Amino acid sequence: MAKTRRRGSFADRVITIVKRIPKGTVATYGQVAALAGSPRSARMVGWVLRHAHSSVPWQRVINREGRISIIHEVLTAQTQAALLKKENIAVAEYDGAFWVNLDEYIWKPRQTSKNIQ
DNA sequence: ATAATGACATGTT
DNA sequence: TAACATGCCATTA
Repeated sequence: MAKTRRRGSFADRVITIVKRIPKGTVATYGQVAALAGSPRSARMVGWVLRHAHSSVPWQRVINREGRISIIHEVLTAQTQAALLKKENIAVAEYDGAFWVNLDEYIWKPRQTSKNIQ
């Protein structure tokens, strides 16, 4: 079971980073991947979160379009949307999917005055 | 060992 | 909040 987890691996770093995402903000898979040291490994972030322990605030991680990309029978996108709303994050439904305004809620790990991008 | 798949990102068209 | 191709890397068949 837990054999996929290796100490000090990319997966463990992802977990650590996701736990650092402040309540009321969201982060993208690519952002987490970059902080974990592999900017192009966003897919691994998704894989790790799917298998992550329930104490990890996985609901704060969404894709770069601001859309909830979860496909899961129990933990649906609708479930995630409800969790985000509880954190005072606005979630809109459009075209059968749930969307978050990234410009508004994106997590900025560095609080410098520089503009990102 | 090879190929296909996946809770994605980025660049090109 | 376009559509498609390519990169990334662990898991599965």
